[in-house]
Amino acid sequence: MTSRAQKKQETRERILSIASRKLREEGLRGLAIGPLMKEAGLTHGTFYAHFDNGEQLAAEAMDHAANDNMPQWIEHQEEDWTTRLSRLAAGYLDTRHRDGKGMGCPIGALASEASIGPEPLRHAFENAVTRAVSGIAENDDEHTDDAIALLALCVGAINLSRAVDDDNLSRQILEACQDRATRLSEN
Amino acid sequence: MTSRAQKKQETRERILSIASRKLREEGLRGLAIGPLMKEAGLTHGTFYAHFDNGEQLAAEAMDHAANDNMPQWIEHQEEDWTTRLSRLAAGYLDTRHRDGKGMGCPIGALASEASIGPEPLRHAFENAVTRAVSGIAENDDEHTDDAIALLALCVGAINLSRAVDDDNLSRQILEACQDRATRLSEN
DNA sequence: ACTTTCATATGACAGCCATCATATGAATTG
DNA sequence: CAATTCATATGATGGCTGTCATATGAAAGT
Repeated sequence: MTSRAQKKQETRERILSIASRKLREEGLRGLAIGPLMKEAGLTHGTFYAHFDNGEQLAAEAMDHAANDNMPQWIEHQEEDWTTRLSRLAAGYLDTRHRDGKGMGCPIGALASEASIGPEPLRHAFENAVTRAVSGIAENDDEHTDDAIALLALCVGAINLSRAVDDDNLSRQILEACQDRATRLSEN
Repeated sequence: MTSRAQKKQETRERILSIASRKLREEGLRGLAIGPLMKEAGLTHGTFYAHFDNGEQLAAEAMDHAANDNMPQWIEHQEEDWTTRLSRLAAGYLDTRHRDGKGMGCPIGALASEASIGPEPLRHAFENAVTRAVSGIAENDDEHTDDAIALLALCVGAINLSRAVDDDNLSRQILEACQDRATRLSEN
């Protein structure tokens, strides 16, 4: 690999890294090419040396965010199923995650924008959802529906907690949903 | 009331009605003033005879959507609490609601956009959330946290089901979450 | 050293958007 | 019927955006 090709690869990676943060922080509006490239220290026209267009960027930024963020949640641990549900909810429904949107879960960040976004983004989003579900359930069919419900509860809760200005209400949302995560599984 | 004032009032109402549908169908992007006014049969400049600016429109459209949509969910019925949870989830997590976004719940429609939207919209959204919670719980403090969790579960699930192209997965999401709604309440 | 390649820069274009100053013409008022 | 009000229309301004054609200059290859 020549150093020029390496440099281009690194630049592309830098763009994607910034894009994946902006996508999570500001939604699809955050992927405007001018400001994005400026933040990467490049001029806007250069964008098209790295990506076909803005839609492709959105899809790749979604993938990048999912790869960056998901492993931390779904790591395997020795624990029974309800403990796992509870542990996952506690990590996700936390004020650090609520406030660190740019480094957080992209499924939560794009919950309502995904379905109205361009097709490549929708595809990447669906991919992330299926990976999250099977990661939570650890590919156990008996746990799949519980995993789906946990994901839905967490995604709904983190968004409500972010949208609300009243900090007491915001914390109450996180805590109420965290408490109820274990109940999703029938004992 | 003169007929001119009446006509203006009606026009304003017509704009708001269209805006509240577009907001739910297309998110904040759907509130672009040109296309909106065209759909109302008016020219774009006329907008400013009715609203101060686009941000005010967003907030009023959110209110309009909430007033239009919420009463149907939270109506009082003779039923015990778990039955109520189950009934509400069944109505919300339905393919008709999934596919009828423009007439659906604005909290779901704007879940991830609300927190990055302009302040007046955020305020209207928070208002809708608190009204929804107390409407579900029927102002019973003992039920408030369950109501919050139900709302979060429903909002998360409807968004996941809308974002996913695979119809089987989409239905599985709705059904899994509907099944688990009653479990949110401790028995 | 000389040529070629190519990562990035420059600058232009067209489209869309929010906002506003001003115009028009019909309904209301006296 | 004349004067005025005002709901809506027109048209302009300026900013932001995506995309692309072209330029530049340094590294790579010979």
